[in-house]
Amino acid sequence: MLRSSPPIERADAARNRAVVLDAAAALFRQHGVDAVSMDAIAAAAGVGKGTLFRRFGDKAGLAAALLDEQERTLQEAILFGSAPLGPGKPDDDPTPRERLRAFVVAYLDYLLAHLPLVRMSETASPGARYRIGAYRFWHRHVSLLLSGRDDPQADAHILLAALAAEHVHAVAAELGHIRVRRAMLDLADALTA
Amino acid sequence: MLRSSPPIERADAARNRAVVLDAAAALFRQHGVDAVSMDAIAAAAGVGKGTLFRRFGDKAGLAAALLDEQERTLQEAILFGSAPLGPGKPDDDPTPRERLRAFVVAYLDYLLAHLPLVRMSETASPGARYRIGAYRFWHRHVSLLLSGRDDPQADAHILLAALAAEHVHAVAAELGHIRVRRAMLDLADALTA
DNA sequence: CAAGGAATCGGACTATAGTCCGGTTGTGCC
DNA sequence: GGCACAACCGGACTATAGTCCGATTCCTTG
Repeated sequence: MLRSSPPIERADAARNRAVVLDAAAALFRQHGVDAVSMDAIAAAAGVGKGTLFRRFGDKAGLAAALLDEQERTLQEAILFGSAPLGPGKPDDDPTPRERLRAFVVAYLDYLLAHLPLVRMSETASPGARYRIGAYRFWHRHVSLLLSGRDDPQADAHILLAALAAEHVHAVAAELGHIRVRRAMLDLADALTA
Repeated sequence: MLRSSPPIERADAARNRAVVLDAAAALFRQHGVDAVSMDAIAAAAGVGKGTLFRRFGDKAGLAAALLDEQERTLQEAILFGSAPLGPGKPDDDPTPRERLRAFVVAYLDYLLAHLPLVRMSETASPGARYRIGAYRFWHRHVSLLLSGRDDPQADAHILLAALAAEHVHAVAAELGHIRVRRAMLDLADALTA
């Protein structure tokens, strides 16, 4: 198979990336995300620390890389999937309120299923959450659904603030995720009144 | 002046606390909160690191101690001050909506005036924000104002999520604090509909 | 005022995130 | 197939948060 002139990634780099991600996933499963150091991951993967940080930037980047696949799945369901999460077909397009409610439920499912990892990707370095591309995606989507309001962008930020991993982690521990979900759905309704 | 039998704090401890807080405030003003290490503060104050961490727990605790006075001022204005921020007198008691709007404005003023310090106190260690007593105070106050809703506690957490230093920092940088304030007031109205 | 005990002090120590750069390895071109 | 160069590798290095415990200082009691 022919390759175009600038091959995206060298063979050894690709191999190492896979090895590192596997090792990190195994260690995280076994000991918990917070208890695993970058040194431990490098050692388990059989690579140097420099390799780790060059490929993934920092611990948040490593967590984001591990989440990448699941995140894309959700994003594609939003862009191209069936209603109410996706846009639906011409003859049964869901209302913004229905889509926003579906987004809240789907995002909370995703978040709660991978809470330690998402939390790490958002809090490892200050401001990490707002820099990564995923946040931009969620914000754009919610903004579009809120286009009937005075300031859809500001309102979207507010809704996403309540979906921050740190926040959901703390509040769900106190109230349980059922009350968190119900309150978020109330908010979605209030914003699409 | 006579002292009661267990004197709250030893003389040297009190002296050191004051010296440390002064040194920290000066260094923060001069170099910015993020650029000052705990070692530097200890050296400037002329005390050892152990003293710093024993008295203040961690960097978040030190930031919280520096904010303490301003925080208490705001809390007292809420509890005992005049309407609409405070409860007001029997003949002119403000509505919950008016009080919530006043709280949002007052809290944003406080937050924006001390953003780096509050941000440090909330993000230095994961979950720090939800452990400190101040959060409990704000949450209790907002919960009471939202007592007309299905789940005032959950709703109060949502409103406070949008007032997290990290979030306001990122969003205000993008949209400006005027739009942040307006959107927060809209939310306060929506929750007291 | 002296002594005993408890709270405090402080700096050496550990753990961990993230940086740097000389050496190595893979890739495209001749 | 070999060569030149860029990309990559890895471990030693730095910086910083936070811990620990022997030495010191303060307060109380007789």
